[in-house]
Parts: sequence; structure tokens; C-alpha cells
Amino acid sequence: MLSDMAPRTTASRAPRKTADGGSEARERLLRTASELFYAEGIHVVGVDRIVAAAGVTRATFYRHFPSKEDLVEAYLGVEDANLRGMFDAAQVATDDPVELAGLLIDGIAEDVARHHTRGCPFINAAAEYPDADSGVRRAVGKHRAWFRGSLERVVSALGSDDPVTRAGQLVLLRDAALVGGYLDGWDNVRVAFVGAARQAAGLDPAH
Amino acid sequence: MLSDMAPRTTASRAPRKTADGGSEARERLLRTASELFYAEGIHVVGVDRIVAAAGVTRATFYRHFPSKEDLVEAYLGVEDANLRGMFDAAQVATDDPVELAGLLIDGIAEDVARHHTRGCPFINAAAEYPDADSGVRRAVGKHRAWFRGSLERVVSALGSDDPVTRAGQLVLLRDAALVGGYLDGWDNVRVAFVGAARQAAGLDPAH
DNA sequence: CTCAGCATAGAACGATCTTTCTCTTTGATG
DNA sequence: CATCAAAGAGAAAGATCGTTCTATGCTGAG
Repeated sequence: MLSDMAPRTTASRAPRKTADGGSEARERLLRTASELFYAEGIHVVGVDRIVAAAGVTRATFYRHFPSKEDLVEAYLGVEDANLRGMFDAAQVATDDPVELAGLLIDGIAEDVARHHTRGCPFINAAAEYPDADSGVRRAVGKHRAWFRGSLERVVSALGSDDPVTRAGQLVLLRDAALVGGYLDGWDNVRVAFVGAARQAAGLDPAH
Repeated sequence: MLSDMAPRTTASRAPRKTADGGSEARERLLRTASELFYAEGIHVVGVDRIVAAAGVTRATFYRHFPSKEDLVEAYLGVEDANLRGMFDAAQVATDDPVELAGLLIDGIAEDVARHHTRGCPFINAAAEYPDADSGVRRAVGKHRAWFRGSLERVVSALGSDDPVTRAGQLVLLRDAALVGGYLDGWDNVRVAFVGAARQAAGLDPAH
């Protein structure tokens, strides 16, 4: 269903740049690869599959990405940017720390239920990249450090005791929600997650 | 460090059966493959690597396992048996439900800290097997269903309200502890895990 | 209009993947 | 001692992996 998309009209074959300067082929590659990597895993998805699904040739692929691993890192970069975007949106939406914390927890739940039904892209990637020094693992570490730090700031603004531990618990719970949603079904996880997360944040457990 | 072990004395080349009826070559294969799969991932570890590290030939491999996937399932079977063993040992050790719950939480923490430093074998395997109908994913599902059910029984014995949700939270927390221990380091996760787990179980949060 | 640059198509590289094969050697059992 | 199953060594199948290559066509900027 993904491999046989875009017969690609022969009419659009030139260096079409996209609005923000990137090339169209590059964006199609990145978007297609992101879907495939997330849905199926990284090592199982070969370059052939990616270029076929993106309607691009191997030569074009290697013009935009020096190697497959660079594409993997770009994929994680997209996921990272998405989550940062969600955080920013929530922070713009309210000034009240309590409301912000509730918004973030609900946003995470919403995201797990609707978009990330195959687990956490970073956890899944890390499962396939055991070398902690690899570029992929460094990207994972950077993302997680940012996420943890952001939560610490949010929890601190709540004025609760031991914000570091509480933020750590929220990190744990989001990981678990993503994993559990994938392997046990979101319906079996939702209640446990929201309850535990609100408690960890120091919010009134009621919804 | 693993690939160049056991030059294998030419003296032991026969159908040596092991104590419980299994063959020696089969056990060596399973043990070696388990280490490699857990430490590096499944798709990255080829049959060549496994047979070389186990000091066995491909022919012997395929005599014991119809395909590589059967070996993967056997590997998950070992992990499943290990965790069940831990549960059984704790249940033998005490009759008091409160003490049992504490023992299990500490046992999980101990296990994450010492043995499972590369995440959860089942979560990692699931990351590489997107097909929910595959044998691997079925093994994962079976293991998780057993784990969840066992926790529900333990929490029920505590007499706490809503044991299903509480057990669900404990499942979440163990997943998260395994993932977090791998990606963030156990030291950054331990306090958050033990605290949240004891609270979820309805135990006195103090250690 | 010309030309550099990007995208195309498609073949090909060597490496590695899983699986199967033949042939020999070993050890335990009758 | 003769027999047979299990394990040995090693070649080889056919597929797919990531990567590089040549040769051609289209486009927009100079």
C-alpha cells in the first residue's frame, strides 16, 4: 500500500525546490522513509524499498544523504521536531503551570492514541542500534535529555517538591505509554497512564 | 569478545546429549544466540555470527531450528522462563502479600540493574517485528499477558482498590524501568521507579 | 541560447543474508 | 564389531543488502 504509490508524472523531473529551500525529492524521501522506518523498523527497510516508495532513484537518494544512517538520523530529527512543536504549542496556549501540565499529559495521551501506535521511534531505533556512540544513539540521547529537561522545568513551575524525581517519573510514564499502547493496546493502558501521570505531576488525580 | 570463543576441542564432536535430554549443540546455540540477540538486536545478528560464536556449523543449526525465527522464539522462551522463575522464587519466599509485592519490586529493580541493561528483550524484539501475527509477536503478547495477570493477582491479594489499574501501572513502570535504564542509565531512573512502583502497588512509599 | 546542475533510468559492485546441499567423522547402542 | 544418528567441514544456492557508476533528460539562471 505504500510501495506502489506515486506513479510520478514524467512532467516533474527537475530541481524543483520547495518553499523553504529544501528539494522536493529530499522531502519525499524523508517523509516516505519516516513512515516506513516507524511502521516496520529500520534494518528491515532497505534502500530499494525507500527509493521505490518515494519515486526516486538510488542516485538521487545518495545525492541527498551520504548514507542510509544519515537518513535515519534525519528521520529521528523530524520526530524530535514534532514533539518540540507540541511542547511549544502547549506553552503558547496557557500561562498557568497547572493547566500547562494537564495539557501536556493530555497531549501525550492524544499523540500515543492517534499517531504513535507502533511504539516510540527513539526506543525502537535504540533497540536496533546497540552502539551508544553511534549517530543514531546520540540523537536518541539528545532528544531524551531535552525531553527530561523540559519536563523538569514544567514540574518546577508547579512548585512541587523534588521536581527532578517527578519529571523522571513522567519520562518513565511516557515511555511506558508508548510501549504499552503498542503492545497491549491503548485501551488497556490509558487509565493507568493518565492516573499515574497526574499523580506524578502532583495534579489532582481526577480528570 | 564473543565471536572468538571456544576453539572447540576436536574431541567432542558427537551427539552428546545433555542431562535433560536436549543436545549440547542446541543448548550452546540457544545460549549464544540469546546473548547476541539481546546485546545487539535480532536482524543485525546473522546466522554466520551465531554458528561461529557457538562453535557449530550451519548444518547443525538447521537441524535443531527449522529457521532463524524459531531460534528467536526459543530465545524469547528462555527470557520468559527466567522471569517466571523469579516470580516463583518470590512466591516461595514469603506468604505475606505486602512482603511479596515489595520483594517483586525489588527483584525487578535488581534485575534491571544487573542483567537487563540493554532494555527489555520483548520490547526490543517487538520493535523489529511489526507483524502482530508473527510468531515472535505472539510470543511477546503471551509473555505480557502472563505478566499482567500475575501482577493483578499479587495486587488483588493486597486488598487494594482497582487492582486492574494498579497492576496496569506496575506493568507500565517495569517497561519504563527497562527502557529508561538502558537509555538514560539506571542511576537516573532508580528512585523514580521504586517510588512510583510502591505507590502504584499501594505500599508505603518509604524504602 | 547556453550551460551547469539536479533528477532520471538502470546496470553493477562486493558483501552478507538465510537456507540447502554433499561428504566425512564421531560416539553411543545393538 | 556393525550400525545409525548427530555433528563436523565447507561449498553453494539465490536473494537482498548498501553503495557507486555511467549515460541521458529536463530545468532555470546567466
